[in-house]
Amino acid sequence: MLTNRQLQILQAIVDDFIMFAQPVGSRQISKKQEITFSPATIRNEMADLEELGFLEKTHTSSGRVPSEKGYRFYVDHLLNPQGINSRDIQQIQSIFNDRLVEVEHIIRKSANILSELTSYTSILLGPDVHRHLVKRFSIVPLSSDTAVAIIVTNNGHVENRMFNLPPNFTASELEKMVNILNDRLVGVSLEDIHIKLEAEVLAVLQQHVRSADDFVHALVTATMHNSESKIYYGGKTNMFNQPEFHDLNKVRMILDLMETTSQVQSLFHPNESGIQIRIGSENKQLEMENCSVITTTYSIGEDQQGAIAIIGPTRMDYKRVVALLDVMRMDLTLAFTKNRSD
Amino acid sequence: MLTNRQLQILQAIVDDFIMFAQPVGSRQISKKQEITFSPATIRNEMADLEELGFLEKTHTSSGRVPSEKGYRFYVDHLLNPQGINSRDIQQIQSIFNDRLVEVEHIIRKSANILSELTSYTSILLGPDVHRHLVKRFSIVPLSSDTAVAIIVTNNGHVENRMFNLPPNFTASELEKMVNILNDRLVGVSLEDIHIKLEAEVLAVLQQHVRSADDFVHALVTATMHNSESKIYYGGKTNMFNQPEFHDLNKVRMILDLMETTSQVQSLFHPNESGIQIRIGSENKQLEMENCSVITTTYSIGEDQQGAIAIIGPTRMDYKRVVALLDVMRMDLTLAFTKNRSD
DNA sequence: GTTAGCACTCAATCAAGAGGAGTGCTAATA
DNA sequence: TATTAGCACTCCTCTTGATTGAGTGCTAAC
Repeated sequence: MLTNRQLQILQAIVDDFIMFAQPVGSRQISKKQEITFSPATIRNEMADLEELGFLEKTHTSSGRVPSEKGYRFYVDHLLNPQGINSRDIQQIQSIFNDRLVEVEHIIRKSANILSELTSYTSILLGPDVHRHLVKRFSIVPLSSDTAVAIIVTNNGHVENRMFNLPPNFTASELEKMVNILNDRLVGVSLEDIHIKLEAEVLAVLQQHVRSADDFVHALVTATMHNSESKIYYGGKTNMFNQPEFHDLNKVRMILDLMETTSQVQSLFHPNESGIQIRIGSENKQLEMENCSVITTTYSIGEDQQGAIAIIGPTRMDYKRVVALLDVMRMDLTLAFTKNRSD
Repeated sequence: MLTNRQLQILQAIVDDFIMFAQPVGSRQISKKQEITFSPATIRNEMADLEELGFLEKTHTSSGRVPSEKGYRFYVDHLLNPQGINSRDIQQIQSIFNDRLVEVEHIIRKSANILSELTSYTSILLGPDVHRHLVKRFSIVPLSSDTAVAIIVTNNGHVENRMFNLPPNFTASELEKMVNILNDRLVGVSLEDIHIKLEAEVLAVLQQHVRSADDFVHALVTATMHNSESKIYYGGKTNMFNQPEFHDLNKVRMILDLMETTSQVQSLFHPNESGIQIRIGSENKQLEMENCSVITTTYSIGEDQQGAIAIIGPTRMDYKRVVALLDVMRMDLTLAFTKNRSD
């Protein structure tokens, strides 16, 4: 168990390092207002804290730097939540100023503002389309041999896909098909659509229209392929500002990771609630060993969920980011649930 | 006018520098097979070429480097077109292997393969949605007070937008509205829709339904906002490989530029035909002073157009990129025009 | 007209030395 | 006994100067 003085010193060191990105020396700490003891005392305590694994040295005679364990302790025990100033709040509120209800628009704007306010990179996951339910199914013929299939979900999301019509397909055949599909698919979730299609609908369709399997196949691949939640980025190049990323290779690895949907998805932990913080190697991705990722989720309507992530160096301003994310998740949840009566 | 020998030497220098990214010395050149004269002779010629502005020195006793004027001369006069090898052709063909007709999918894949084959960054512009014509207009109510408006175009593109319904809006009112809109809007191009809406449709709608102006307004902003062609990227971080971009600031400026739609759009010159090459400061963007941009266009259907850009250092392998783009534009044009009978 | 030879320039690399920030330890102090 | 002043020591960083090597320009010979 750490003494009070050790806590104070650890906090001062982490705070200082977060601010200036330079190894922190005993003299530097002793000059702070809240610190009343001499550099020598501080050096003794620092040696102890290092032995306990909370601090590290970059070389024998350098100042101290927080270790991952140090950051972890800091966020777990020393992170007294802090309000954010009214200018920031105002800026967040500005997202909702124009009365547009368009989900996509709001999320995009949120991503930008979050990256601006934090000066880190933000990633927002849109609603999880998987679980939307089919509201209406329709087909619009474009020419004699092509048409567009359109699925509207209960949340107003629209999926569409072009496909080829069999030769000489008549308008009445088309109508029949649309009717069958609406009868069977309305109320089914997008993630279940392909099951339903293959298990039930295919057989029925085959009795009434030609080349039903081609069509069903096209529809199945369309809905299966396109079912991940959309990803929005803000401040992709913000990390260039951080001194720890003055190394081209690191930046490149992270930027490449962000181009890979599956990698980005795995940054999130949708099942945990509240705000999660992963520090350095606590992230599964090797590319992220110098980064911390702070994530949280927000609600869209009754049963949908989106997620937010902020990516920064391990020397991230945890206090501020956590506070901002907290405001953001609340505001987004509020905005997306009030005007909706599905 | 340059002598034959000067041409030969200029070409050798540019080729060598493109390959090795190092200032080229007279000895280096003299060792090439096609060069038969001594280093001293080459030095004399190089001094002349420098005086003419085709070459530059990085310092008094360094080898020579092509100037922008040198590159320009090279691409204009020394770029004997070169075939590309069959492995490359095969890889390009692989884009069209799966029989998917989905335009978006093909373009996305093309962007990736182009960046792989060139090891530069590729940008592809999708079809210009502006000029699509409305094929069908429909509205799907989601709840008592929200609905989705959907526009399908003659090319199978789908635009959609959520909007609020006035209280107690009846199904018959909705039907009437959809009918009016279909009567008036089918055949109108997306870029003209807002004119038509405000000039004609609004008045008619006002006679039949409540709060028509709200609705029309929502529709106008929706179609005006969303009307740029979609942009696809390949190999965004490829430039990290180039020694001239080992400078964080340069990379950052270019990456930032690529996040700004308007900036990206202005890289293209859709009115010129064939293949355009902009070298260094020939680009209007300040961020691009170390880059060359090679662009071309391809056709989608009868009247649609897409565009391709490759961004690399001024020391770009012009020969190869030009050859690849030529194949690409032809293949894309072919793929997008054969199976379509709009 | 071409080329060999030579003096010259300049970037890049390396070693040595000075300066400075910071530590750990010891002895003095409260 | 806990704290602190003092001092020797470590190691990074910056500067300086010397060395090396690639490459040039010029001149004189071929």
